[in-house]
Parts: sequence; structure tokens; C-alpha cells
Amino acid sequence: MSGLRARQKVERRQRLLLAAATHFRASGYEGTRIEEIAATAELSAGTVYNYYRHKGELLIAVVSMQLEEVLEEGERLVAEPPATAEAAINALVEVGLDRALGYLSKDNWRHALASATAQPETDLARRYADLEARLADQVRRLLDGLQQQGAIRDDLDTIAFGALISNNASRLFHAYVREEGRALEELKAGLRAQHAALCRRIA
Amino acid sequence: MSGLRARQKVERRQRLLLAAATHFRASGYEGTRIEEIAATAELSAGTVYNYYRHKGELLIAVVSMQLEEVLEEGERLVAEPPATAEAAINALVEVGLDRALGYLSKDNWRHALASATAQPETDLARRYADLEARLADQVRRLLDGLQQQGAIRDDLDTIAFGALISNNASRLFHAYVREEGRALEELKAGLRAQHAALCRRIA
DNA sequence: ACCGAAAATGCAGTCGGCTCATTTTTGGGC
DNA sequence: GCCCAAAAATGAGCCGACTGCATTTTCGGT
Repeated sequence: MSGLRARQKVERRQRLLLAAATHFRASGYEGTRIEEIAATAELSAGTVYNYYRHKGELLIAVVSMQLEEVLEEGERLVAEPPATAEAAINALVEVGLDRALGYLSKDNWRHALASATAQPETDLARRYADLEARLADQVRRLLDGLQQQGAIRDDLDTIAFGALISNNASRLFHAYVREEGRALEELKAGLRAQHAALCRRIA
Repeated sequence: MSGLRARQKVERRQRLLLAAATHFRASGYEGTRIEEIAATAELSAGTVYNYYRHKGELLIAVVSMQLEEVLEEGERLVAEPPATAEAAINALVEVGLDRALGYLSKDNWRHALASATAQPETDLARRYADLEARLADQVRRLLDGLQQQGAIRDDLDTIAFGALISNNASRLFHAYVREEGRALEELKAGLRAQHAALCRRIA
């Protein structure tokens, strides 16, 4: 009771997600047709739209899964942050980048970001926006922790600076995935330089 | 003689741009069909693609025009900045927001940002990225000016902080256009609060 | 076992972005 | 003026995302 039906629904949704992830990773977003995803998930193309409203929503679901992992990994760092502000901020941001890019291609991120921007009023786009907000909050909590350890000044507005740091990282990540040829190490180096400058003023 | 042909080409490109702006503003991005733009520009649908590679490129061209104006207006502020760091930063950012949103809808910006993200390898997307870079540089130059006036500390890394400020504003603008119901004044208030916190640490 | 509700199916069909083979226009050389 | 090669315009048609619907399948309560 309470559901074979419900369970099947969840299970099918999951199958679709997995199939989508496979194809998007293998053939890129535009190179994947809905029909292929449906076939892999052993459903018909029409049925896909009972579960996801647009092709883009499938991709957003895939990257959201990945973002959940980023959050989880970040949580460990917030719980036991490195001693200095600079090390802690660098670690949190870089762990996020590594997780985000370990599994999904730039193409995948690009189109996911584009879809979430173009159709922000779908459930999954909202969930994605929420995940981003939680990332920002994680940075704030890291700063709060550092403040308590005395690694940064007491009078610092951690809300404002948390947002500043995460928005900056997020924006640079965005720029990074737009340049196919760019190396991750470059992005990290740029961020580290900024964090160094910043920490000189907040530590 | 270098060109009736070339001139006609430029002129047609211009006509298309104008037609696109009209329709996108009136009917939104998805509500505008290429054929309508073509008709207004007195060309056939196929011909549009001799001038712009995708529908999205047309929109990017429209918002780029707008961004040029933002830059121009910002330049005046950089030349004669307000006396305090906080007033100067607020003024530059807010003047940009007002210009950007005075003429184009959130829908237009949303889809332009999405297109520039999804197809970053087109000429116009690159030009758009370049405009964004120039905005960031404008903030840096503002900080440099303020530094010379003694409104912010000499040892501040203006490159890092210029990027930080503009990336933050850019990211919040992005979030703002994604929420149809949100008021511009709210966005500005949020930014002002951040700038206040920031200026407490750099002035 | 049976029934009604809910969901899946798959296909015909729409729609619009984009392509490409073909036609039309153009402007420099004679 | 006229010709012709190159450039540009054209529009029929393709492709794939998405929709609507008539039909079938699947549950779950009685």
C-alpha cells in the first residue's frame, strides 16, 4: 500500500535520470535526442514528458544530483575547517569545483546553466536555484566558524562576505565552462589570487 | 570601390537588428518567430541566417548594444567619481542596472544570458563576453581612481577587488532576471548592503 | 475475480529553428 | 550596354522537441 504505483513512479524517474546522464555525458546535450533517452530507459518518448517538462529539465536534474554531492563534501569541510581563513576558503571552493567537474563535461554544465536561466519557473530549475543558495550559505557558515576560531575579525559581516565569495566563485565557474579550452588549474589560480587579496583584508 | 555590396550588407544587418529588437521587446524571445523578424526587415527567413547564426545570436546582438550604453554611461562616472568609495561603487553599479533594464525586459536578458552560455563560440557571444570583461575593468579603474584620491587604502589589490565586485553584481543581476516577480529596488538594496560591508574593510 | 481510476503508450501531428539546392542579383571588365 | 562569375536571397523541406489523444495496461479496493 501507499504504493507500488508511487514506487514505480520514483523508479521510472530514476531510470530516466540515469539514462539521461549516460547519453548527455556520452553525446553532449544537443547530440542527445529524447527518443534515445526514452529507449534506454525502456519508455516511449511521450512518457518522458510525464516526468520532465523539457529536455533541459532532465539535464538540470543530472547536475543537481552532482551539486548535492558538492554540498555534502563541503559540509565536511565546514565541520572541520583548516586553521587559516585563506586555506579554508580555498579548500571549500576547490573541493566544490573538483566535484562538479569530475563527472560532468563543460558542455553539460553550459547547457544546464543555460536551461536553468531560460526556464527558471520549472520545479527543477527552482530546486537548482535552491542548491546554489545552499552553497552560498555554506560559505557563510564557514566564515562564521572561522570567526569563532579567531581566524577572521569579529566585526566582519559574514552574510555579505559569504555571498560575495560564493557569487564570485560561481560567476568565474560560469565563465570557465564557457571557454572550452581553459584549464581548471587556471581557474583555481585566479580564485586563489582573489582569496589571498581578500583575506589580507578580513583576517 | 570597396563597396556598395559591403554597405548593403551592413545596412541589412542593421535592419535585422532593429527588427529583432522590436519583436523581442514586444513579444518576448520565444514568442518571436524568425519569420516575423525577417518579414519586418523585408528579407526572407533563410537570409537571416546569412547574417546571424542562431536566433539567440540576434538577441545577444540586441543586448550587446544595450551593454555598450552601460559602458558609456559608466565611463562618465569613472571620470568623475563620487568622493567616497561606497557612493562611487553604488553609483556605478546602479547606473549600469538602470541602463540595462530600462529598455529590455527580464525575459530578454534571461534568454540572452542563456544563449551566450549555451553557444559561447559564436562571434557575438564572444563580443558579449568581451563587453562583460570591459565592465569588470571599469570597476577596477574606478577603484584605481578612488585609491589615488585616498578614498580607499593604497595597498588594496584593485584587480582582485574590481573583479570581486563586478562578478558579485553580475551574479546577482543574473539571479534577479530569473525571478520574474522581483523588484529592482530589492536587488539594489541587497547590493548596497554588501558594498557597505565591503567598504568598511577597504576604505 | 471484477471494476473504476490512473497512468503508460505510441503515434499522428504541430511548430519553429535551421539547412541547402536553386534562383536571382550584382558590379566589374570588355 | 552586355556578359558572367561571385555573392546573396530564397523558400521548400528536414529535423527534433513537444502535444493531444484514443487505446491499452496496471493498480488497488471490494
